[in-house]
Amino acid sequence: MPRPSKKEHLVETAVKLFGRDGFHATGIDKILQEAGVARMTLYKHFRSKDELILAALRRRDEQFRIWFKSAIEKSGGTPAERLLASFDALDEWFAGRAFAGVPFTGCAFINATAEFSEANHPVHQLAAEHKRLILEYLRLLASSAGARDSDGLAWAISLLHEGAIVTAQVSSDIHAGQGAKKIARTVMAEHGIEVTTKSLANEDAY
Amino acid sequence: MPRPSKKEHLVETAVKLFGRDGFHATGIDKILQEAGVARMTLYKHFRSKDELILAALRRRDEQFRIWFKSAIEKSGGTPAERLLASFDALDEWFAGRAFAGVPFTGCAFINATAEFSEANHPVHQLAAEHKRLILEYLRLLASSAGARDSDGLAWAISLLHEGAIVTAQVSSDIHAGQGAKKIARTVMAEHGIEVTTKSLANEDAY
DNA sequence: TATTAGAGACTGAACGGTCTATATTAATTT
DNA sequence: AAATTAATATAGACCGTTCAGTCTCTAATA
Repeated sequence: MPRPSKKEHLVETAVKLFGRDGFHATGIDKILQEAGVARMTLYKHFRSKDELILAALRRRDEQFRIWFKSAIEKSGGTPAERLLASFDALDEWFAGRAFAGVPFTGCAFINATAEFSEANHPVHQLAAEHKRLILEYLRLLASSAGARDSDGLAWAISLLHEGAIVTAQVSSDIHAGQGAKKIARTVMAEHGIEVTTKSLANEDAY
Repeated sequence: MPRPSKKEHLVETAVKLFGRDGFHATGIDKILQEAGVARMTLYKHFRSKDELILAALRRRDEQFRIWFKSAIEKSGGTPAERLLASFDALDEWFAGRAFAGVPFTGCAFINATAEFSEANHPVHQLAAEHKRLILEYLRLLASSAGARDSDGLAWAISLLHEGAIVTAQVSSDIHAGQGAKKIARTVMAEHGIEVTTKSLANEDAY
């Protein structure tokens, strides 16, 4: 059991290659070669390619949610401002500044459902769970921001996220997050949350 | 050259299988078998699998845009109402009622960019073009609806579409369109377009 | 009779997955 | 502490299958 765990490195490499080239187009051999790991090492840790895919997506879920939350929280504003800051985080991601040296290739979980369309496939379900976890976080922010209908607001913000991600991906629009942010501001106002552009206001939202 | 063109049937079958199982996961053999067509017939009409993919996506683009526009226009309202009706059309699609007997498996073009992430790959570019064409149509509606910033409104509606599509796909949310529609109403109001729920109003938008 | 279209065998490469032989490590025994 | 044994991780050859794509031979049409 070497210190820089081979298993970990394998999963990390899988995340990168699956993200870049897709799941079906990425062969076991390519991952093995890129990771500098032997075949049996993979099958010692994973039953099949599908299980490696699942492991890679679990790793990605963890990695992404940690980054996303920290990117939002380092903005340091009120919960309402953080909801808006989430769109700035997206643009950082789109520009390739979120995950060191790894260009933006869309959301791994949206991409996963594209390749595994059956809703009860484990991969598809994992993707749905990832989105659910993010929605939960947004719900917390919306609630803290004092939204009347925090479920509805969180759902709306989430939908705007998805829209921005897909627009950035398909149409190479690096600034889709800023466009979505403007819409988010309008939606938040509708939910009784006004955020002035340069604000220290809304302190009563706490 | 038989009357029910083999080439046409091949492309139609490809659209179906690529849509259901993805591009890389769908082998030539499966398409051939499903279409009841011989190998050489395919390579008589297409240089490679990639060209069949492109042909299938072109067919899908045509098919989808025709359906989408007609679904919107048969709602028969004002341009502003049609912008909103687009979300009802999406929900019809999500529920599997748009394309006879073919269950919803997400947008073929979003799915395509998931498998072909390189922005200058012909498949990716075709997907971008498809989105551009839909955006153009929305721009026309937004303009007819009397939007102050028709470009901005069309872009926002498009982003809401993408968000609804992805939410329906990943989270099996058949009613994502209705949620997006509510947001659209708010955004339209912000653009100076009010549409009452049961309206024959806004006739001056013409 | 000339031309074209179709069926199926065939190709080399790549697929996911297995097997075995060899290092490497850890534990046990002197 | 050293030597030996036991256990495990690794490398790379190997398996049958499937991949995209080609070739040839036959059947149908003009």
